[in-house]
Amino acid sequence: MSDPATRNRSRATADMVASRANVSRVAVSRAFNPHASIKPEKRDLILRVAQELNYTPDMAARSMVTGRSHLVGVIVPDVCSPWESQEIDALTTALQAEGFATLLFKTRTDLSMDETLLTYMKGFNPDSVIAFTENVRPQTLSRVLDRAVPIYVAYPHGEDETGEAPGPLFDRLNVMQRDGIEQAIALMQGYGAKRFAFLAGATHSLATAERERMMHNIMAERGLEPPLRIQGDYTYDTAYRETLNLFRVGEGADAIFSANDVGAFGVIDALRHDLGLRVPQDVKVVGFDDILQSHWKSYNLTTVKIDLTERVQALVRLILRRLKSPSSPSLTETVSTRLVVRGTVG
Amino acid sequence: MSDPATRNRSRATADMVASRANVSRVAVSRAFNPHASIKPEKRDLILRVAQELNYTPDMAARSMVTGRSHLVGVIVPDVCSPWESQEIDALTTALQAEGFATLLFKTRTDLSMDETLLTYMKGFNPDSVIAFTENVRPQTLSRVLDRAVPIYVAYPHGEDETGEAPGPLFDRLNVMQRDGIEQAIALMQGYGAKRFAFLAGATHSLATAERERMMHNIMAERGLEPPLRIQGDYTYDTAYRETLNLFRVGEGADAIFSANDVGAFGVIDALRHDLGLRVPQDVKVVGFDDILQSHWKSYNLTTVKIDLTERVQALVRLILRRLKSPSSPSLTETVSTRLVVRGTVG
DNA sequence: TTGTATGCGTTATCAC
DNA sequence: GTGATAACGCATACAA
Repeated sequence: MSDPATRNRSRATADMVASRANVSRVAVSRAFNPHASIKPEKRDLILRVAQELNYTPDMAARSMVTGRSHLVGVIVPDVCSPWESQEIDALTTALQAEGFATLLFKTRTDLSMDETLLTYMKGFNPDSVIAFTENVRPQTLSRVLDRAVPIYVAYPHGEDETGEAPGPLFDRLNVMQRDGIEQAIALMQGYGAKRFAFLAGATHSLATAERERMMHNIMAERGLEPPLRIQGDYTYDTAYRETLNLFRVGEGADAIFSANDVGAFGVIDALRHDLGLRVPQDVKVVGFDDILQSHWKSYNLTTVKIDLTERVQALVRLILRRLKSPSSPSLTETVSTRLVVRGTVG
Repeated sequence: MSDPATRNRSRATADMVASRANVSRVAVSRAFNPHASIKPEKRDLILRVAQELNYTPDMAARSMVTGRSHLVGVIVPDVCSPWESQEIDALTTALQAEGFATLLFKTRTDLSMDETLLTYMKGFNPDSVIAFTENVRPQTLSRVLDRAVPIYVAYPHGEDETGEAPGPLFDRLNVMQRDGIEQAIALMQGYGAKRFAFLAGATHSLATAERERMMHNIMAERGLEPPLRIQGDYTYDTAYRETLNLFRVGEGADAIFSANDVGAFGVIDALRHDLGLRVPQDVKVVGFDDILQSHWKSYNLTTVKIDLTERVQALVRLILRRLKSPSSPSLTETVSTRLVVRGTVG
């Protein structure tokens, strides 16, 4: 019977498999360890008996002796956000392929990294931790999670990979944003944009700060006036509202660069459905991320793409390398960005 | 130093805290267990020393003796899908508040539930499992995960809560879809729709099958012709392509009911941007789920809402109740649906 | 290749 | 209220 009330709630143990297969407890352990030396026929027998008994090695017990939990902690402020959900999806797939399970934690959406959360997380002994929350300092992460390897997704100021203030103390993934941003500005400029605006993301986000800084630099190099600034928070609703503001009480713009794609959608909808303006004829719009929704016909957004596959592979590479050699100096991976041209500039 | 190479990689243990605070190891354990009896001052001392040493109880060791891992497995076919990502987000938040961590697993996107995955998952000893993959039989789930409590999200055929074939053997969440679907059809009919079409979701999805069956019943009751059928897979691209098909080589329709919101977006974009038809004047469209994107101005979708908060609370209630009394008969929770009227019918 | 003995970090049991 | 001891399930060092 499989009724919850009568179901057998005791797990099969290695000992049970051992006695049923007439082998020692250790043999069972070896049968499940690919690197252990055991006679093939014996392993087959044990594996067969194990399957009969529905036995699986207990990861908790295993982790106590090996020191590896096969758990990777992932900290996100908001799973709903398309970009993050796509990254979680790809990451989970890649980690699963390497034998790791994803341990998901949510921080408060105001992005304030909670030390309580880190402490709580530490109890699960993750082999590694990936923090999407951009306002947590790597120092904070590694102070609490002493056994795990925090991986810090950084957005370096220039093209110099090691130019960050914290120095090369942490494993990190650098996202080179300059190329994509320069291409975006060049395209808008090439189509005659004169008055630029930047729709910023959440207040404390490092990514949006860096995108803004870089936009200023590039525009200065090209002899363009500094862009107007719209304070957003990466959400559609705020982007929509602030765009109305910009055109109703502000001076408007003829080119808007949003710190993320979802914000660009809000901008486009406000322009088209409320302000009666045409995109791209009256106002050009460029986003950032290239989420799955960006090719939807209602938006067909021109956007700066961060290659998700490349990015996730780099993250997994960092994790595996660090686990293989825990004492090697800090590792760095780099991913690039580039403009994907669709229909919102032209 | 916090350099990866020099960082202290050994965790503080209860013994270390004990000797530093001049108490026994057991006292440390009690200090971290709210229900244990220990002198308040002693607990405070231990907690202070623990914080100094950056000590956190090891969940793996704890789970070995208590039998509780404080892990809840969540199986999804696709984290990117807006509905699923919203549910994962809400679920993780709710579980975290109750002291559980979310263990995320992905099945292949063809929805075939892999027994290998379940076996792998079992190794982590989750206290409970929530399966979003709709084609996995609860029997399969509980056969492999003998210690966990699978929670099955069911879509009962009628309004009879216990009418499902497997009988009341599993904890389950019933989603009552009839109300919302009936309201949707009534609204479209009220605005003069004559030729209905149903855009189905993935082939083996129970949810879409049930939605379709119910739509047939309700339309028959109302003296309407059975709807045309479009085979989709819950994605935007397929919905877009199949809508073009329906109108170019097929006979078209003046009301389309999509099994999910994302599919409805594809329908709307195909109608407006490729077929030159107006929504809602020429074709009425209704979706299912009420995801965050449905209120975006480009779609402004009329849709059948499943209350996410209600649904997640029900799931967490099921988990907690089952954990509290493992031997009680199977539990059932019910959530309802209702139509949210926006701009795509009228 | 195989088996024996030991330890991982914690909580439950039972004395006091 | 407190402390000693025995488990939990597994992998490793070591001896055979």
